Amino acid sequence: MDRAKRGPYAKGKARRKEILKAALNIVAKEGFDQTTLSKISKAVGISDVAVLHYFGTMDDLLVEVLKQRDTDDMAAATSSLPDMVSQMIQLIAHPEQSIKQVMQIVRRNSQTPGLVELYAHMSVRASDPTSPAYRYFKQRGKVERFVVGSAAKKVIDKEHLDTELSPEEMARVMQALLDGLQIQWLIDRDIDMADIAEKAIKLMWNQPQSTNESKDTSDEIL
Amino acid sequence: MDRAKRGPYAKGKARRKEILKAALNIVAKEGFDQTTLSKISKAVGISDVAVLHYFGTMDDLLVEVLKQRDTDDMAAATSSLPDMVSQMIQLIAHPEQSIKQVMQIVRRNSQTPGLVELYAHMSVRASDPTSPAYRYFKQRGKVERFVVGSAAKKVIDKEHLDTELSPEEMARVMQALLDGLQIQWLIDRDIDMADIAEKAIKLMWNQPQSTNESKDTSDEIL
DNA sequence: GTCTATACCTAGATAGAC
DNA sequence: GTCTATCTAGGTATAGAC
Repeated sequence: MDRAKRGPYAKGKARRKEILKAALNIVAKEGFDQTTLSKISKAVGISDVAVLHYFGTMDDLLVEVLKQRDTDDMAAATSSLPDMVSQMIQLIAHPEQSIKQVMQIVRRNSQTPGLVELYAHMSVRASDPTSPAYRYFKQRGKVERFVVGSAAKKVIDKEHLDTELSPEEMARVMQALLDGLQIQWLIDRDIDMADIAEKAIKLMWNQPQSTNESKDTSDEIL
Repeated sequence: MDRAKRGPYAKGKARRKEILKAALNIVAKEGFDQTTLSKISKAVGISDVAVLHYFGTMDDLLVEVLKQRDTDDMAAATSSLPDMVSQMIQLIAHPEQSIKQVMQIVRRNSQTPGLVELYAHMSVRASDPTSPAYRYFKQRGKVERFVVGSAAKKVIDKEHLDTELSPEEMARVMQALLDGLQIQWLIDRDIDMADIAEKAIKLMWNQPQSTNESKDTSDEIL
């Protein structure tokens, strides 16, 4: 039975990376609308078909670009920590830091509007359950709700937060807020997404408690 | 000088309405992805070019569909009030009602996922300042922030809300929340957008005040 | 060195806006 | 009908496991 799969050759692996990099650069520099398969192919110096050989469809390629950005974001936000798992443990243990890191990522992302455009377009394409975007956002949403939800749970307990929102729902609210503000920012580049988001979270999480007459400011989340 | 603009003939006006209705129906019944210019043309029994004669481009037509939905939503939400201006005055005077009405619209919209898909797609296309979607969302955003912002201002004053968010920013937060939840709902039809949104708003607006020891429940916004 | 999965191509089908 | 975009059909050349 020598018909076993051989896997990509070294050359192929390098090409894949090269294509991904080219695609990310084009999206970042020229924006979503200006990004076409042919442009990417030409940037790499191969045919459209060759690109599709590696990624299947254009949308699959674009989703891989998003995954690449996630990796880059993570790396930039938590450069000190060695691996994904340690990062998650860290985030769950210190909710206030996880929020700060998310804000840092938001600020970082506003340096590359093209990639935010890509994210926005794909998030909407994800409404088609047969799309690669659907699989990506379904998975990404689960992970995000787990991480942010854990942080939210900590805050709810610690601050005795008076809310009917479950931690999972709280995480949904956070994500909705950020995604919605990103769309507004793409239309109105003047607004400061991270600033508005921070103030909104503060309003939700740093509630003055009716039971406490005075409050230690070091308790504040942000 | 008989070259003055004559405006559309009665027949043309009727056609325009017919096209709009057909487009809205197809989007509503078949979803955004399944909506093509040809399908709309065929439904009306005319050519693609004839449709474009009335609307210029496909995107212009789709924006008109969104405007139509806004009109329908408004009519359904405030059927008792005669005109748009009275409605706005009413909304600004009674912020708690304006929130309830928005929630009612959200619930109503979840009956037609296709139109929510259209809204989501167009809101992302609006990142291109040359698109018809850009003009629509820019304008819509302004109106919405004026109305919701006025309601927010009332709440901030009445509840002595301790926030750094301006009424306008508060309105942005509301819109972001709703838009973001809509995207999540398109991916996960199981979630109850309106319910989560209501709870989040409650958390922001019905803060127990540290200065008031007891609180009259009739003061609650929701 | 043989063999076959992998890399990449040319041509053209298809579909949608206009 | 024309243009632009993605994607399929079906091929040749080559890398690299054995």
